[in-house]
Amino acid sequence: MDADSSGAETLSSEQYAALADFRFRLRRFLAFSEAAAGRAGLPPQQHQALLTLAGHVGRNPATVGLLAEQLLIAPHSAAELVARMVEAGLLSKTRAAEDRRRSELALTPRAEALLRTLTAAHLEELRGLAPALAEALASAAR
Amino acid sequence: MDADSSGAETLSSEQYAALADFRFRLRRFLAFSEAAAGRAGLPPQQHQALLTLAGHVGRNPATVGLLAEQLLIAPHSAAELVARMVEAGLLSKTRAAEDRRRSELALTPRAEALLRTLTAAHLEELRGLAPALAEALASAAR
DNA sequence: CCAAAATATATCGTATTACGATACAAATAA
DNA sequence: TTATTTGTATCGTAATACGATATATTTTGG
Repeated sequence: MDADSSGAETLSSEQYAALADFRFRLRRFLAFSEAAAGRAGLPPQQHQALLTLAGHVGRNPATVGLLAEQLLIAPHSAAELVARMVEAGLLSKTRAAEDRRRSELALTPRAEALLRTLTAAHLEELRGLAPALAEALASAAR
Repeated sequence: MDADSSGAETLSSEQYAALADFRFRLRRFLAFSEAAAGRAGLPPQQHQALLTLAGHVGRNPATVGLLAEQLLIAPHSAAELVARMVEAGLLSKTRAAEDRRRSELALTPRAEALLRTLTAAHLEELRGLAPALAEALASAAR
């Protein structure tokens, strides 16, 4: 059997360092994102919700359940998030005609404007970070 | 002046979709990570703290301040995190001889074992996710 | 060298937010 | 139709980083 079939894998300190570096860069990107959202007056998760809805491509309109699926949160957590966002004037919620359990979600004009600015800033930031981030990823996954 | 110097940038729905896709993949990796840490009995932030300390390469030992810097949290939040981890038997904390304000941190054997397993799982997962993640990144940053 | 400033860590109350447990309504299956 | 599944919603709770603040130690300016 292998030297390493015991579950006690041998890892070099370079491997720890590579993974730590990748996570650090990820953290910095996420921190940039949260700060940018914050400057726009949005909690990070609300920003992600807007991006998810705007980036949703299917023919059928977005719902609370879709948001839960994409944000990896429980449906009832998505319902709470949506409630906060409707309250804040970022989303409109309409009962779907053909299935009245569903709530169809749409960005308000204000949300669209906020997201446009935020997304532009994110794409620009990503263009700057992408090379190093990709390198760190490749290095860790090597 | 340009068509786009107003601050109201024009963004295609493909751009929103690309950024949303990148964030979704990031989210899934982070969810994997949190779940793996959870199975090992670690809150995600404690896992990141261990990885940061293990991945720290400098000659000088790691301190609370270093952890704050790398985790992008306030020093006093790092102090709280470290207190919880010492309490949980994951870290040892020693007053530095040459500067008695500093606390030098070290993983306990138990923490080292947990981190070894977690890191191996993460590196393997990353190897699987890296191609699609890199592609999504490139696509968004394009 | 000494007072003042800077650095490193620590404590406590608070706010945010996702979750568990639970509920109800609407649609679909048996 | 009754039972089950699906979609959304409510409420109390837990976890954790923060703000404000504090203490100890080291460094610096005069």
